[in-house]
Amino acid sequence: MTAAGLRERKKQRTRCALIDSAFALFRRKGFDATTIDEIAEAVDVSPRTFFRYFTSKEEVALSLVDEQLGVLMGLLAERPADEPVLTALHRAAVDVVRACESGANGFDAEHYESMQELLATSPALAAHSMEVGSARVAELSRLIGVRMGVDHLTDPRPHLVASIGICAVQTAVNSWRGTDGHAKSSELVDRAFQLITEGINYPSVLTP
Amino acid sequence: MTAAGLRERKKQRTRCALIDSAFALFRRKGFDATTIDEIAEAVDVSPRTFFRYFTSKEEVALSLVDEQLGVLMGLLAERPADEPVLTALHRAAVDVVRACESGANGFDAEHYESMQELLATSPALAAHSMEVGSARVAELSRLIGVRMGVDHLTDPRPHLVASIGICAVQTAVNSWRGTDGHAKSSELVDRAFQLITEGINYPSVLTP
DNA sequence: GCCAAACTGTCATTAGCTGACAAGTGGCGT
DNA sequence: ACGCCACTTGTCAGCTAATGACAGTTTGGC
Repeated sequence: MTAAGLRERKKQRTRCALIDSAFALFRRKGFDATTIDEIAEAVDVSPRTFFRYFTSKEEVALSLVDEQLGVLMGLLAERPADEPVLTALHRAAVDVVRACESGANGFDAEHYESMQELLATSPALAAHSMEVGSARVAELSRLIGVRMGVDHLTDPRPHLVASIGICAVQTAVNSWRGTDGHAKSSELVDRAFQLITEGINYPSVLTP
Repeated sequence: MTAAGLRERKKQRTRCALIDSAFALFRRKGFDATTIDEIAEAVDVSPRTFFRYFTSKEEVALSLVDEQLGVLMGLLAERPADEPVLTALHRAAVDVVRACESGANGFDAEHYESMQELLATSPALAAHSMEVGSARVAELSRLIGVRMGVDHLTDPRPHLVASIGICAVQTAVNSWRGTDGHAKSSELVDRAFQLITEGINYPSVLTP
C-alpha cells in the first residue's frame, strides 16, 4: 500500500512493535503484572514514548477490539439494504470474527487468541473493552438508525438493536470461556445471534 | 434493625460518611477531578482508611449500582414462578428503579440522581459499572437458569436473557441522557423492556 | 545545506493503590 | 476493674500509571 514517508513507516513500525511486545508480555505474565516500562524496554523506547502511541495500558490490549468494531461497521454498511437489521448485523459480526480467526483483513489470529484469553482472565480489561464498545455504540446505532429509517437520537430502537448485538457477542465470549477455549468463537457468535433471532420469531425460545 | 456492637455501628457510619462526601464532591467537581485525599479529608480519616472500605475510587461511586443489582435479584426471586422470564425481569427492574427514584427500600433518591449524572458524563465510570454488572451477571443468569429450568453453565440462553435485560437498562440510561435529565428513568426502563417484549412477539418492531 | 516540523528522551510531578508496622479502641472473660 | 485479644486506624514507604515541560535529534521540503 502506502510507502509515504520514512517517518510515517517508522512510526507504524514502533506502533506494531509496541503492540507485539505488549501482547507477548501479557500472554506470559498476565495483564496486571506487566508494566509499561517492560513493554517500552522490550521495544527500546522510553516509557514516555509509549504514551505518545497509546493513552493507557488498556488501549494497547484493546486496539484490536476497536479495529474489530471499525471493520464491523464497514461490513454492515455494505450489506444489502433490504436485509432485516438483525440479520445484517448477524452476518457482519460473524464475518468479522471469522476474519480474526483466519487472519484475514489484516487481522492477526494469534493476537486475537491472546485477547480472548486476556478478556476472560482480566475483568478490569473486560470493563475497558466495554468503554471502547460504548464509544462505538453511538456510531453503530446511527448506522442502524439509517437502515431502519428512523432517527437514532429520538428513537431508542437503534440503540437497543446495537446493544443487543453486542450482547450476543458477549454471550459468545462467555460461552467460549465455558469450553476452556477449544471452540470456534465465530460459531458461538453465530449461535448467539441465532438464538436472538429465533427468540424474536418464536418467543418460546427465550421467554419461558 | 441491628444495633449489634459499637464498633460495627462506627464502621457503618464512616462508610456512609465516605459515600456521602464522595457523592457531594463528585457532584460539585466531577468524578475525575475529585481525589481520594479530598474524600478522606472531608470525613476526617486517612486516605489509607478509604481503601479499607473501598478498593477503588470507582467502587464508591458504584456501590449503589451493586446494591441495585442485589435488590433486583431479590425481587426477581420473589416473582411468581409461572411468569415468563422476561416479564419477571421487566417488572423487577422497573420496581428497583422506582424504589431508587422514590427513596424506598433504603435507597437514597439524591444519590441516585447524582449517579445518573455521573454515568452520563464519565465514560470511565460507565465502563466500570459494566464491570460491576458483569460480576453480577453470572449470578443473575444462574437465577434465570433456574427459572427457565435449564443449566446456566451449558445453556447460553440464561446468560443471553440476563444481558439483554441489562441492555434494556443501558438503553434507558442512554435515552435519559438524550432528554437532558428531565424524564423519569423508571418509565424509560419500562419502555425499553416493552420494546424488547414487543420485538419478540411482533418481530417487525425490531427487525426491519 | 538549512529551517521548520515532527519525534523522542529526560526530568519532575500528581494520583491511585498496596504492604508493613505501630498505636489506639472496643469486646469479653476473669 | 483489670487485662488480654482482636479489630480498626494512622503513618510511612514505595510502586505503577499518567501527564506536562523542556531540550535534543531526526526527517522532509526548499
